[in-house]
Amino acid sequence: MRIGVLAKAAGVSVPAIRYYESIGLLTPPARQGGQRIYGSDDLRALSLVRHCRELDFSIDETRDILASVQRRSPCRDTKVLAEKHLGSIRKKIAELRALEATVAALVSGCETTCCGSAAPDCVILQPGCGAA
Amino acid sequence: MRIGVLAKAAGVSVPAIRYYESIGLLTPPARQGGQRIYGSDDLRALSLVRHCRELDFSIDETRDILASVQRRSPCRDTKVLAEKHLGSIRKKIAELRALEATVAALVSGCETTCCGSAAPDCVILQPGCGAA
DNA sequence: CTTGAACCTCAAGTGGCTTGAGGGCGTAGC
DNA sequence: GCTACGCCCTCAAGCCACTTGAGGTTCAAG
Repeated sequence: MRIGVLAKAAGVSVPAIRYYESIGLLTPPARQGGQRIYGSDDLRALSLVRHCRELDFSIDETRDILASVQRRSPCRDTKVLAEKHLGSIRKKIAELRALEATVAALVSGCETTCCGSAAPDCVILQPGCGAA
Repeated sequence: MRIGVLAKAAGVSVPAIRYYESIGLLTPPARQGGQRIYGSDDLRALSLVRHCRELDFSIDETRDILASVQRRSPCRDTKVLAEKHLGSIRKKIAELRALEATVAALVSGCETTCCGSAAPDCVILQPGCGAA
């Protein structure tokens, strides 16, 4: 199949496929008249890449996962990566929740303090209120 | 004061200050012998920039906030921006929580299904399990 | 034979800086 | 006066994971 067909089948953009090839994530396929021709193995690999990217693994992690699959020892390696990844997702959630609380407090502070009254400066802009 | 002093006072790196100037976020200060010399207004502006960045406003939003402050109508404009920002923070939290649930399910599925038994393929790698 | 879609490569843009190379300014000690 | 050192300067490239655009080629249909 040609690159457009592969792209639709895997749910990935055509430039993204060429990008993955350029960084060595996907192996370059055969060519016919200069055009890339892919097989079902390529579709499987690309689908796995898409799956990993949807789970928000980085390109490097995705590369490791592909390598594990090719070594036929995917499970243990992948679970370690997934657990580590889960940790960083949870860390980011915690950070964003702290940020959410800060900004929400500033907005409600603005409503009760400066927007509602004749206060001089908006609390949202006070330095030190919400240092992350 | 020179750039290094300003940087320490505001808690921002020296290259970041030069970057902010280069993109027109901060106005270029006077020079002495080619070196930038800042005053207390510059410190206030830069501190506000840092505050906005810590609240995770984008550079463009920060630019708008600075402009509002200079128009002396900061409060209403800023509250609107902050509310919008709060919405996007909450949206991102929701996305990350969905992702967390997906990855957590895959990890525990791996533990009970493939790592614990002699299953052929790791569930983490099954396409379609965790499409975002 | 021509049209048009799909393909090709290469370069630049996104955001928000950081890092590095290669050189200038200012002050203190000798 | 000279040197050493720290701070300053500009400009360019790097990070991530692509997207977008320009300009040209190949392929299938009419």
